Amino acid sequence: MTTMAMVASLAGVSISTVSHVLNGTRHVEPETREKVLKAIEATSYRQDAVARAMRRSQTDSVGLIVSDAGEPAFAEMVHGVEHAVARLGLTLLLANSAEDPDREAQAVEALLERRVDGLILARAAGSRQDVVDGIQGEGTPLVLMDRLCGMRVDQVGVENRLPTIELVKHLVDQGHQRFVFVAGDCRVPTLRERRDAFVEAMAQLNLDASAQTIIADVPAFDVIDGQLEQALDAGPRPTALIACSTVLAARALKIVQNRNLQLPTDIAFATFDGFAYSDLFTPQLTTVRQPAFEVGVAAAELLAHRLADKARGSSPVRLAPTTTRLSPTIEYRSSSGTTVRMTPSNF
Amino acid sequence: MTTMAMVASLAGVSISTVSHVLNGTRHVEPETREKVLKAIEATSYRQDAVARAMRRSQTDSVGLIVSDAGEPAFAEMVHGVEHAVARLGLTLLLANSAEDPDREAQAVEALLERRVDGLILARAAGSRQDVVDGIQGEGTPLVLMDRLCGMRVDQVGVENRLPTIELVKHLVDQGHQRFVFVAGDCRVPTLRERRDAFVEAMAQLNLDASAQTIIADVPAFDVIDGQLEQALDAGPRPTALIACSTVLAARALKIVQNRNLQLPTDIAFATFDGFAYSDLFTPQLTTVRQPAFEVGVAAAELLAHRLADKARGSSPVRLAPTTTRLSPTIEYRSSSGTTVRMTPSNF
DNA sequence: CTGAAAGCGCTTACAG
DNA sequence: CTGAAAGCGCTTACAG
Repeated sequence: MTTMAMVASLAGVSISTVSHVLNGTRHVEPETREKVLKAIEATSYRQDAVARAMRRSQTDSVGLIVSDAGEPAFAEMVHGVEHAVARLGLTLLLANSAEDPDREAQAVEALLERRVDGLILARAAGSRQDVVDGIQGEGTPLVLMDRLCGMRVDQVGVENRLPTIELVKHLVDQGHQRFVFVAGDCRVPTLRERRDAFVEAMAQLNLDASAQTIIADVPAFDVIDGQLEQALDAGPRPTALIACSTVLAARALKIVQNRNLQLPTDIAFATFDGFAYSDLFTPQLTTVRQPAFEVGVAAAELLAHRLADKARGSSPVRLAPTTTRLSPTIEYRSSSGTTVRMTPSNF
Repeated sequence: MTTMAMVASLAGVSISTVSHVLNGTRHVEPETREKVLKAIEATSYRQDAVARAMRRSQTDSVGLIVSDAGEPAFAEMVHGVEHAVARLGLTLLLANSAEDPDREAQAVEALLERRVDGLILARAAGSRQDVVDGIQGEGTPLVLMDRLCGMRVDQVGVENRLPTIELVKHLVDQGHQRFVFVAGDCRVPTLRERRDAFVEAMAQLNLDASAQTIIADVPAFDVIDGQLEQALDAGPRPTALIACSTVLAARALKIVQNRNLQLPTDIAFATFDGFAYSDLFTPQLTTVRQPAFEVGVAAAELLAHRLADKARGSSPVRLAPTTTRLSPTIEYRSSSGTTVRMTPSNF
């Protein structure tokens, strides 16, 4: 491996000069710069970003920890972060906590050891409060992604309250009064927000709360399945089902299929997040579509913004943390009623 | 930020000793190690991986460049690589070439500057030959993933020939003689291999090659669409359609739908790679399912193996490059005929 | 059993 | 306009 010293000696200049032509950081006579460039070419020199990072105490890299790399929505967010980060000339270090707080803590630790300039974090379901404090205490800029919280942190996610209420109204307009609302693990903020919005919608619309089945705060999928099956089999059957994530929708659809219930005649159906290429398949599912790629892009850009502020070091006052929520689009399709309309709403 | 020097002075020992207790690299008296540990705790010291990497000329990181982060199959592979790499105690640097050879070259350059210990590369469609040579010339261990080639390199991908032939036989068994085979951009090795296998199958089965429509070597999706529409509308219509990737399948299905053709009665349908949660939807699609996650895991493990060999530095002879092909599973479903069977085959 | 010191490959004041 | 030198935070022979 060739070093700057080798380039310098070949070009007959000092290593300061080589460094300066490489980084364009001070004027160098065209003639000498030419010699340096030639020497770089001849030795096929490549700058050592590790040594550079060490000297500058800046790695030009950001860490991203997602809670569930298997979920298509998170894959899209990773894609968005990668896209934005590359455009900004930064490198992305990727880790996956697999919804495990311990692995999350380890990943944070590993990335901080690697001295990433900043961190984007989609927190695991049982994520410990103190990981956020720890990162901030370190002075490393942090952006929370998708899994938001009430703390004073920069965060980027989606709007959940308004779309949920709109979705419920849509179903009530179709005459539905009895819902099963499958929220799953409400330690996940996104799911909790959707559940809360559902409860709020019930109140707003003067619907009988006791007639609703809300499956929430349940950790294991098979328990959720059981509760859903029971809700569908017992008493007066609910006429509308809302699933709060892609996985939940998939499991719910399977259960519905097993019972030979037709959508939307036997039961109306809507889901959050939804499936890829969903317009190709029957039944067409009404979906609250999350702009996942854009969430990733926005998270990366917000982080980059903080990094720039920090590097400039101008403002003595800490900037106030920002919470950004992007708006989902509700794709109305046949699974939630006979009227098929398709209006992106603005929240 | 606290450094080893600060820990050392607080503990009243040398920095060598601190380093050695941290890395367990030589015996330290229990009593002194206790003091060191206490000092580390008190200062909440965190090792600086950048400085460590620089000194050791080893970063304990690997770079991954995928050609199309939007494709679900690649998202799965990324997931697999991340999983394996984390288990091995390495960090993953992720980049996306977006099927653009220039961006691919830039990404390689950026990762080599960062001194990754090794590189996993799913090459872009028009990938230049010399990127592989360049990396190998550098002495950086390299594993090609999914997009394989004929060079002497370590590579991990999927078996394409045998499954393709088996799929075609299955369709011929159902009585099909006229195919449209949508291969797309055959600069992509995976697609080219599937196309070649189709041609081979035609010969093996003594089918009239001139009765087949092969859409291949076409760069733009709209041109592919046009050729497919023409094939479906003109002359005696093909009775079976095979799409070589998820995107191609999605576009083909749309065209089929637009013409109100029913699967499998009007035309039989099968696809490679396929859709997530595909068992939930009608029509159920016969799919040659790629073990994408496992491909990622295998690529990472092969790379780790090479890194270990290199670190040991034992063998004076270079180990011969390995090509691993994992076997897809063919999911036979109703879209390719009335007989629904579901047999994972072994190739 | 432990410490002093060289050195990894850069950047960046400091001099001239 | 350019160079000599300090130093970023570690690891690792080398001594004792």
